[in-house]
Amino acid sequence: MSFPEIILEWYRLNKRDLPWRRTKDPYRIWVSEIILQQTRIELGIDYYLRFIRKFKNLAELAKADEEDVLKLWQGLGYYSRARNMHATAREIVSRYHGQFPETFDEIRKLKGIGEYTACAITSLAFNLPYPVVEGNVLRFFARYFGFTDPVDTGKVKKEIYRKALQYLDANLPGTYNQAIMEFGALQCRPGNPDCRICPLNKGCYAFQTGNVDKLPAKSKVQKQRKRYFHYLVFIVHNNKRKHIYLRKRESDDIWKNLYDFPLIETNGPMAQDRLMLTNEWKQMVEGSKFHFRKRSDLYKHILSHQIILARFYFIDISGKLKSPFSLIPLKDIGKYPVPRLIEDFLTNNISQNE
DNA sequence: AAGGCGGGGAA
DNA sequence: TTCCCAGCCTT
Repeated sequence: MSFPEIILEWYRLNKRDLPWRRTKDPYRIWVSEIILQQTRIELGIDYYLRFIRKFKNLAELAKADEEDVLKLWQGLGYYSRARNMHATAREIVSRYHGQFPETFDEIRKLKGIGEYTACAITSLAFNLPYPVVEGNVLRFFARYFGFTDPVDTGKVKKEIYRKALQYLDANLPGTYNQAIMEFGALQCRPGNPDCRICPLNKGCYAFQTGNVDKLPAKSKVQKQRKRYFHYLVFIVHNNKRKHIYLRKRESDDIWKNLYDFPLIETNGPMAQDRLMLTNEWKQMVEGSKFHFRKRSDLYKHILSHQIILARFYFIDISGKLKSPFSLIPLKDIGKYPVPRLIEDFLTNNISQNE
């Protein structure tokens, strides 16, 4: 049997029952592919089910507010995916009358859809012969065919794309693509794969040369940067209900278009007395009466490229803060999309029915 | 080509 | 701790 036949047979016996494998609806395929970018299947399943339950089709997504899309995305990370999906839904409504485009070139041009996702949608939804090349496929090809150069370069990715196209089963591109990704995820997994039971170990470069744990090679070493966040949690008591100030993060930074609190960021750790002497602090509370109540412990929030060291300052205030901040009833805070860090803080410190 | 963009789970 | 996940966009 040829290698694609072995993969297909392995897939028939070992595939998981995943919700997006039960549909040919390009909208649902698209949603699943975006959610799964840099995201584990097990984590993505619940988000996918909730997403298609709330936005049942492309038209519903297009007419939703971006904020509601982000709220559904909360906790999943890489929020540009949600922003781009929402924008793309509207683009498809206006440019394609709400009909999902069916050619590779049209799909590839859509915001948030790169080379991999365009291949995935065209093959899975429309059964067109485009090979998927993502993490699983790169790993499998690097090991099986012995691509020893780093796979996170354009050069090797192109070589593997060519190889993938060569072996693609043009009769069953959708099934074949699913199969090879599933094989990479389950059999040719990143750590400690069980090569003894692998149906392809005979022809596998890495297995035969004892390099399974060295492939695929990676070149990029991403380093983390430390950031120091001082969140000012202004509570307003002069109404019947407590209110709180939020800010929408609109700059090109982490968590774009999500909400957090008025923030002072410093280059290093800073004690409270020094913080209250900074210009940022003075401008923030200028013209209002405030009373510092307490300070939270240090929160260490780890992203793949940043380490956020955050502290929350509880401050009672009367009078108004200036415009970039919006005053909202504390009981409504759950409606706003917030980063995981803020979500964690809220569950620890704020009871929603105050 | 390189860097930014989240968060979680497994070893 | 380290790795890496059905990647994409901007510079």
